Parts: sequence; C-alpha cells; structure tokens
Amino acid sequence: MQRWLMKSEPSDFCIDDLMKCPKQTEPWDGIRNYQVRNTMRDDMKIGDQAFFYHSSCKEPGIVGIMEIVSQAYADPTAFDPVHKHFDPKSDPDNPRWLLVDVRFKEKFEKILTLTELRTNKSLAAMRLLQRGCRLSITPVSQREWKAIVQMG
DNA sequence: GCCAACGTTGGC
DNA sequence: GCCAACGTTGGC
Repeated sequence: MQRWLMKSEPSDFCIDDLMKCPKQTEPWDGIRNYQVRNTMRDDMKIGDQAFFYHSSCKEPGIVGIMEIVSQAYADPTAFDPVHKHFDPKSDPDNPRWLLVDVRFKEKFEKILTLTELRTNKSLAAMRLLQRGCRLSITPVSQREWKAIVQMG
C-alpha cells in the first residue's frame, strides 16, 4: 500500500465537501499536470491512503485522511466546454487527463498546518516541503505518514 | 532541440 | 497582490 498527499484549494473542494457528499466518495478531477497524471496512472492503487491538504488558503495544511477507491480513468471535466478545466486537446477516444475516486476516511480535530509540518525535523525530506514543489499529488513515506499521524 | 515568453501554483 | 519556481507553448 502506498501513501500520498493530495492538494486541493478549499474554496474549490474542501474536506467537509468530501465528508458530506453521498457515499463520501468523489472523483478527484481537474489534474492538468503530466507528472501527476502519470503518478495516478502508474503508481496509485485501490486501497492507497492519502492525506487531504488544503492549499492556497488562509491556513494551508493537512486536514484529514482519505482512501483511493478507483484506478485512474478519464477525467470527464476535460471534455466539458463550459467547465473550468476544459481541455479541447483531450480526445474522448484518447483521453489526455485522468482522475481517481477518493473516499473520506477521517477528518482531523485540528488542522496540521504547513508551519507545524516544517518544524518537524523527521519530515525534512518530505516532498511537499521541498522548495518549489508545485505537484498537487506527492508521495508520503511510511515513516513520514506515521510521524504526521502522531502529530495530531 | 533550443529557449524566450507566457501561464500557473501556492506561500506569504 | 507579490513573486519565486516551476511547466508549457511555439517560433526558429
């Protein structure tokens, strides 16, 4: 089983949205980065665990845990001309963009802020914390996962 | 294939 | 809103 960290802007989609939606399961759509797409396609597996991270907001940080519940499949928002993430170059017969379904598992009582994560020395090598890391899905090692859960 | 210009991410 | 650090585009 692999572990991940997945970013979302809470103004777009936050942990409460996932917690309150039917079946607590949603497609993680809108990924428009090839590296992240390849990660979803090649490395993500059903049963993987992921931290839900709020980015580009007042208090960035990890807010909970979810589970990957599908393999990668075509992101339908790429085919929708009125959608924010529409991509005319994504051909339904040969989809350029993919997504996975995620299911809510847990919401932390208190957000683990980016600042707090940075102060934890055992997380120094975490991908999220590396300078210039803009990938919206990054791997989390078993050790890092454990350290983060223990912070809560 | 190079690289300048441009667009995006995301913390602050 | 600023800006660093990317990624993408397109002319050559």
